[in-house]
Amino acid sequence: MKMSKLFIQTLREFPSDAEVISHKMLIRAGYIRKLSSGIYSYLPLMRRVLKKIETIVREEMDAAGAQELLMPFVQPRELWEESGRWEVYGKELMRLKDRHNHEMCLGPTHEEVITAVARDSIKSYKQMPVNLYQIQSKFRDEVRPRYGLLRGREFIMKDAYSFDVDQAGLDREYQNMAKTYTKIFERCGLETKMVQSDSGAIGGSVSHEFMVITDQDSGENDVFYCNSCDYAANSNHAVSKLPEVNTDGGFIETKIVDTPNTKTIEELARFLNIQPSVILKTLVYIADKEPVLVLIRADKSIEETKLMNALGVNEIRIASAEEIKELMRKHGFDAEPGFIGPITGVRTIADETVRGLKNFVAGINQTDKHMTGASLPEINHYADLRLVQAGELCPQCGKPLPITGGIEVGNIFKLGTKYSKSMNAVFLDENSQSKPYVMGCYGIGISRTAAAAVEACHDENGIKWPLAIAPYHAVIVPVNIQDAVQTEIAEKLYKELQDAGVEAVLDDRVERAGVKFKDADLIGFPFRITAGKTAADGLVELKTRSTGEVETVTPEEASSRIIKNCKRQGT
RNA sequence: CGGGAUGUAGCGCAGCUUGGUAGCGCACCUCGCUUGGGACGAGGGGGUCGCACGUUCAAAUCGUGUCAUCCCGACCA
Repeated sequence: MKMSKLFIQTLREFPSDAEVISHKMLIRAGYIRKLSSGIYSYLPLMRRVLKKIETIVREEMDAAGAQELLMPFVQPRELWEESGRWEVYGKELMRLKDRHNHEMCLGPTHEEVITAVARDSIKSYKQMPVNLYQIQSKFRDEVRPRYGLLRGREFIMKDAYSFDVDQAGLDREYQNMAKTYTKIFERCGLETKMVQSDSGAIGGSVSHEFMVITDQDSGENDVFYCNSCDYAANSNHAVSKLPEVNTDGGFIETKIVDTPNTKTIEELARFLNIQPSVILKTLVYIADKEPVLVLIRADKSIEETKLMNALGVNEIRIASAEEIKELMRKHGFDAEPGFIGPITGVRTIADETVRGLKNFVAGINQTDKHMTGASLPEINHYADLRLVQAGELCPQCGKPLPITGGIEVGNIFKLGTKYSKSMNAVFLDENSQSKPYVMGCYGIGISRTAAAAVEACHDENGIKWPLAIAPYHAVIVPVNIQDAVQTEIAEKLYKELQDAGVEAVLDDRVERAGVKFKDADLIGFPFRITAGKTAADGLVELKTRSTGEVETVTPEEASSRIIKNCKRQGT
């Protein structure tokens, strides 16, 4: 490709409305263009990057035995009612009506459709196992799209669905996919961790996410992973061992004390001169519209995903001050938030940390009062509800757990029979028994992977694409277009590289060297060959973008080095 | 959904307080000059100032409404 013909416009400045680095870089370097909030055009360079990733995904999925298909993007309401998700999915599901007033939605994921497809085709155990995948645009009407391609509303995803006759089959395919995903991201040149995670709205039991590791503030998720063993988990699923702390308040007698204006744990602890670890914190949540008391040791916090799972509800939120007062009135109390304690007759769940409390401090549902030397009421429901924090200890080996940022680029779920049961998708086994398929689903965010790569690979001058997913492998820069020797060397190299299968760009623009160099860095070509001053001596300059290394070599040496590198990538 | 901010040329911005022919830098076109890290000079093209209504002789500017975009929050007793 000649640079003069390439459909691209680089910008001299970063866009003012972009926040994260991948968003800024991709816009400035001419890869994407925003059309609407969370909706982007992929310009030719970006399309090439996406295709590279898609190709790697297809090759590895096919090698793993999966088959590609393509399902509809617009789906009818009825299908989503079968699975029960028309109600459950919420506002992220983009709903619309066709001209006959028939309700439809844009596919945010395809469990329903694939289950319907399978239901029509897979009648016998002999047709399984089978794994079907597609690469397609998805639409999720995010509450707040942000971070460019990292959290867009429309995005490209590879989604795969497996069908097995039993759990053992699913377990095998799950392992197969875990291995395949590891290989895919490795080939993309990305360092990822497979972490335990919550299964969220998709449903099912076991799930893992593949995270590109970043520094904590640039990732979308917090990830804990142990440096000493193989433990790794998303913060919404992480567990830990707690360092020893005092959980005995040491109060000799049980009594009610005045604690004026101690609405927060911090104020209360300071007022009573005690540690938060001897206070029982009582939170009021509204879980699927019902109030629930949630108890936890006051130096710890609730992980709401865990709470939601433990309660078996779809939606939770912290109760408003009004709702709390209302609840108090209903049970004959008059207390402000900040002085709430256990109440009999209200659904109550306690975090495991509560078990260890002795002679502690708790609210008694009376404003400006607390009880010291309290002991535990009877609690029927204990669960792990705690948000793991940095500095807590690895649950497997006891070493301190560091926290880091992570960008989720892939996930794998064991769905089990959730969808096959609800949608009555069954087959006959060898005993002529009718059984629901045992399903798994496996996603990779194609466009997000590209953005994550930029997050992980860049410097202040621009993008440093991994060779395997770069839009082009190399750029050749004749410094002075009017210098016959330089252009001749450049064009010869250009042809040579192309003939060898290297994707090269010849920067034939009538521009000064500085412009070409700046653009080359910004766009992120892995290799740059410069035919400049030394061209008269038969030498060119080879620059490797990832390392910044610059060498003066013969043109033959430069091209053979690049060809060798590209061959190694198998591209 | 709550709070904050911003909408003026493809991008980045000024002008608005105090209403009077819409500007600057980059990008784009032409010519000259220059050619190793975003040169320079000269000349040019491009905007119903987000949209609607209102006030006024006159609105980018004032008022009301609306839409869009971005940021923060929706985290705890």
